[in-house]
Amino acid sequence: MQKLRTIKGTHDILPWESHKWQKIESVLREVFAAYAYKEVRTPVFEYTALFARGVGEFSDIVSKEMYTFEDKGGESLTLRPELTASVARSFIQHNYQQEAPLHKLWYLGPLFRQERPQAGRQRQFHQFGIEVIGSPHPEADAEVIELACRVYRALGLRNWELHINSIGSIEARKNYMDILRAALEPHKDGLCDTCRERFHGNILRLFDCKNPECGRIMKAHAPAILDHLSPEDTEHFNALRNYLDAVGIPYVIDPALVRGLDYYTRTTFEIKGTALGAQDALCGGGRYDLLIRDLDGPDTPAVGFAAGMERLILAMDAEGLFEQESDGLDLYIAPMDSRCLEKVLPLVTALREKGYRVQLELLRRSVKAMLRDANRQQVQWVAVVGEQELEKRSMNLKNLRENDQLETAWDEIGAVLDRTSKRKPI
RNA sequence: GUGGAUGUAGCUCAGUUGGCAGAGCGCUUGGUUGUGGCCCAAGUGGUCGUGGGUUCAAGUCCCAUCAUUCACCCCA
Repeated sequence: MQKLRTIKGTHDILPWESHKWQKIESVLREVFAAYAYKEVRTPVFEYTALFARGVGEFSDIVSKEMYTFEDKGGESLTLRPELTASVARSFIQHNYQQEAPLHKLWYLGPLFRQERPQAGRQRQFHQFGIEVIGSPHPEADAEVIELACRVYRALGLRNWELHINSIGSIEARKNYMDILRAALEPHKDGLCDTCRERFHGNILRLFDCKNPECGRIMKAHAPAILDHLSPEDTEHFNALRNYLDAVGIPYVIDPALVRGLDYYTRTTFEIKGTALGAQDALCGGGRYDLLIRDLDGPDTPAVGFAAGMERLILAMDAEGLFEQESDGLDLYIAPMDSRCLEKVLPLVTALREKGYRVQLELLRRSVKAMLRDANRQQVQWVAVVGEQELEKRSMNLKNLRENDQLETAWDEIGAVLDRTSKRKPI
């Protein structure tokens, strides 16, 4: 270690940026509460096997992006690269299904993946998300999607669009992959190298390729997965669409939206930020009816989404949605010297106890400097405290926003501050 | 893991054919013996990412290295 600095791909949330996180978090809590979701918090590290089994051993995340290490007992542990597996583990471990037939959960926390950083992608990043565990019905999918959209609307974000698709049940998907392979076989030579490699593995990934030639071939010759679903899958998808239509959520049906982690079944969806760079997925999710069973839990259907905090902040910054928020300080006490400070200290403490936000000068600066500082901090009221004020047990409360001043007895101060304060007693 | 771009003051950036390190903003102080903003003035602040090399002389040219960043891969 030469210079002390953050690890590649990690960032400090600086004191003058943290308000952005707090604003988003408070809106999230309100939205989740309105939809009756409960928060779940799980540890940031888990046994490696959880992710290997839950996410899929051959997925990129597990095979090359995890922070895995051995503890002193020789156990292989991993910093969580995603949260759905952890929530599923918690569900199984604590037998949630014994408590109630349906659980609606939300989470927010840091995740870790060892990738090359770029715009909208860090090695430590944060996701919030929800999981509805227990319902196989399309109304659960609809609620999850509608809730995701609600979050972005509630935050005032405009430049995004919802993409939905269905990749069907396991059987329908296997069937479709054979059909796709057969349809593309004659055009195989025109595909790029990676696509030719994937041809015999997960052929669905060919939809993701950004090579223009591959895109042309897929568009011309690949049959749509929606045409090859089982009748039950189709019914589920149509019901979802009806629900979305009923609540006025516009969406794009995107047959190429086949990605995601190994555990998805039927519904997949994504919310794309239309003003972002290459990393434009604000939110991704879908149904995962098999995950909990695959982790040796009870056969339990589930649907959810995960959304990136950092990308959301990028998108909101691009739309100028973070106003310069003041700290809402009620009063700035500017003592003329240390003796005056000592004498007003009990008053300051008493006001803070009642919940007023009071800034007290700690640098022994000049009156002019203190006033300047108070102005910079957008404090509502400021009081210079010298010998006169101590003798009369009153102070001139100067309203920095209205530019007037009124003499106030010490025990009247609260009443004046109440005109503008948003205090809550502590 | 692959490819491109960029590293100069706290921030955003100038810096000419190689010739004494700059601006704006910010911050501090002063212009008022106890009163902010606007204005004016002064001040603070840089091992020029790091290590080698070429040269009388390197922020500038060469090599290496580290970091940041954008894109690929993949994903939130």
